[in-house]
Amino acid sequence: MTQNLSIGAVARETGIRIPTIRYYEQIGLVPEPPRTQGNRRLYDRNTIERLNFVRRSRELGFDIEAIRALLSLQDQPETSCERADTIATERLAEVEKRLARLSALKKELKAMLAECRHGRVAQCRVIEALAS
Amino acid sequence: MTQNLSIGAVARETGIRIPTIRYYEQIGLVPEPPRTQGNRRLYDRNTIERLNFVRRSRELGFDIEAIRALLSLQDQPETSCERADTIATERLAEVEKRLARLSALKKELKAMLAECRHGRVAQCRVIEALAS
DNA sequence: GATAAAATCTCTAGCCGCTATAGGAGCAAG
DNA sequence: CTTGCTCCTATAGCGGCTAGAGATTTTATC
Repeated sequence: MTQNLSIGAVARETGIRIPTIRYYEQIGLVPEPPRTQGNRRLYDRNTIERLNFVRRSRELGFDIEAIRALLSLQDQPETSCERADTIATERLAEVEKRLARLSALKKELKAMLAECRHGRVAQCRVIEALAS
Repeated sequence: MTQNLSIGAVARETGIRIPTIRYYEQIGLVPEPPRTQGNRRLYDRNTIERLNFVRRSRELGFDIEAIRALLSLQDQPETSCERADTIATERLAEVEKRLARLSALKKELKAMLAECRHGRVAQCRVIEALAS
């Protein structure tokens, strides 16, 4: 179970950069691993899975505090998963908000660009739209 | 033309916070305004319009460097607007990329949540999806 | 004119989630 | 034994602000 991987091996396996792994340790997302005599970190499977959990959560855009909460839920498997549901639902709401905002932006940018006649700046609709 | 507004008045009119206005001055997006005898900034219409330009550009998600470029184009009305077009087109591409990413996220979050049976964490699909 | 309150000033530090750099030490292969 | 790779700590920087401290100036009220 304790495969004793170096931080570099963990980085390759999880897709998380070495300094980021150390950063996650520093902020307490993952535990401080034991060290070799030469002071190098030695990771076991548990920490790698934890790091993968963090990576996937980050990919879904959860912020560190949310991930901290999700991890602590994972550590208490007998509690209700209501809290996890709430966190994910909140994230979904954020994503939907940003989606709405971004598609409005897209529309505006497209409109701006569609009107550009590629002449001089003086008549440029892009600049004009921003200045208006 | 020189209406001599205080920074507070400018903030109210442009919707940009006072520290942000000073920040924009510091990074050279807007010129250093003249001061009163008591060292307070005095703004004219030109700077207000420039600030509005900045605000609208930020709302569309242009970063400061892009805005710097757009402003300098605006200052040279006789040049070609090709560069402005390019900047806006690049921004549009970014927006479309993020839109795609966000809708993928939305899908994943929804799928995760749809499977949640609201039981204990041990069986929670949300946690499981992140851990898998 | 005194004084209280509001607005503004400068300067510095903090936010998030990393990333980069410097300067060193450990370790495996030739 | 040396070369070159990995790893260590510590600190600073990114973008785009925001918050706070502590001083000064202006405005409003008496």
